[in-house]
Amino acid sequence: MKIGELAKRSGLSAHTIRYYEKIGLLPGADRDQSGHRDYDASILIWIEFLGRLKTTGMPISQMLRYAALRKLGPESDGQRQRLLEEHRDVVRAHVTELRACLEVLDAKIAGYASSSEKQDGKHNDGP
Amino acid sequence: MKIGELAKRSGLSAHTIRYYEKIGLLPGADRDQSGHRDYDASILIWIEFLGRLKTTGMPISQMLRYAALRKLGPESDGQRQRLLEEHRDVVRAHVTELRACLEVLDAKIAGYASSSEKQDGKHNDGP
DNA sequence: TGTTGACTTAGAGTGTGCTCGAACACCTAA
DNA sequence: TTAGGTGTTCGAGCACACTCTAAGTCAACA
Repeated sequence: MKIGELAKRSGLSAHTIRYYEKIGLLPGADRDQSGHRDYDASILIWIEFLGRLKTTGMPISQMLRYAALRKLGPESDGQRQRLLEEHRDVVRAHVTELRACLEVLDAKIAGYASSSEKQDGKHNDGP
Repeated sequence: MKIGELAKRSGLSAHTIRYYEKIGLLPGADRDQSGHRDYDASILIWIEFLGRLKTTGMPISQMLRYAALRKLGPESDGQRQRLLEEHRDVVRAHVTELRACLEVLDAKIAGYASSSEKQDGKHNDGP
């Protein structure tokens, strides 16, 4: 698969795929006879996993650490496990924070809703 | 309260407070006789709310829209309500996404844990 | 055979959200 | 009265994660 198709299938742009390769997030791709990158479909699994890490707010620097450990093979399993566990804890904490924020938002929205419903001219002076 | 104390109490830096004022996220502060900003404690409530919006990933551009509506007074209640409702939906969707990612992370971590526990030399070749 | 379209590289540019520096003003305590 | 601490403005600089440009190569098709 060439970079254009991988772009389509992964949702990343070809530019981004080259950028990820340049910084080490994606392994250097095989090349065909004309020097074009030629990808194996298995790269999609890795890209999808990177997407999960990205969605959960992991910075590229940390993804790079994970990618580097992966290159070391099974010896680095323990370190990778720890890295993911730490990240999971961060994500869990973030979800908890978001839920608290959602409650604040709900309350705020309810305030707007009730003041419009009652049409009592009560000002909503808070934030 | 001067900017330094507000910085301490809000958790923002004085630089950031001036920046927020410059872009319109904070109202222009009153000044004391020597031209220094002099804040009322009520600003802390607004800053805290901005923090919630920020935590939930709202871009500054959208916070500015909300801040601008707020300046219009109660006439804009409906628009502010809609803005917050839309944002709430985005945040809810994001939480759902994060929970799906957490499941993937958990599965991955469990994979590492089981392969180290069994010491079966089984490689973890996935992402 | 020429043109189209996808690819290549290196490097510059962009958007977001701060963060810092320089140079100066002002109050307070020693 | 002088030193320190806190404040002021304006503008530059930075970190992150892309995103785009320019100039060129290559294979396939009309």
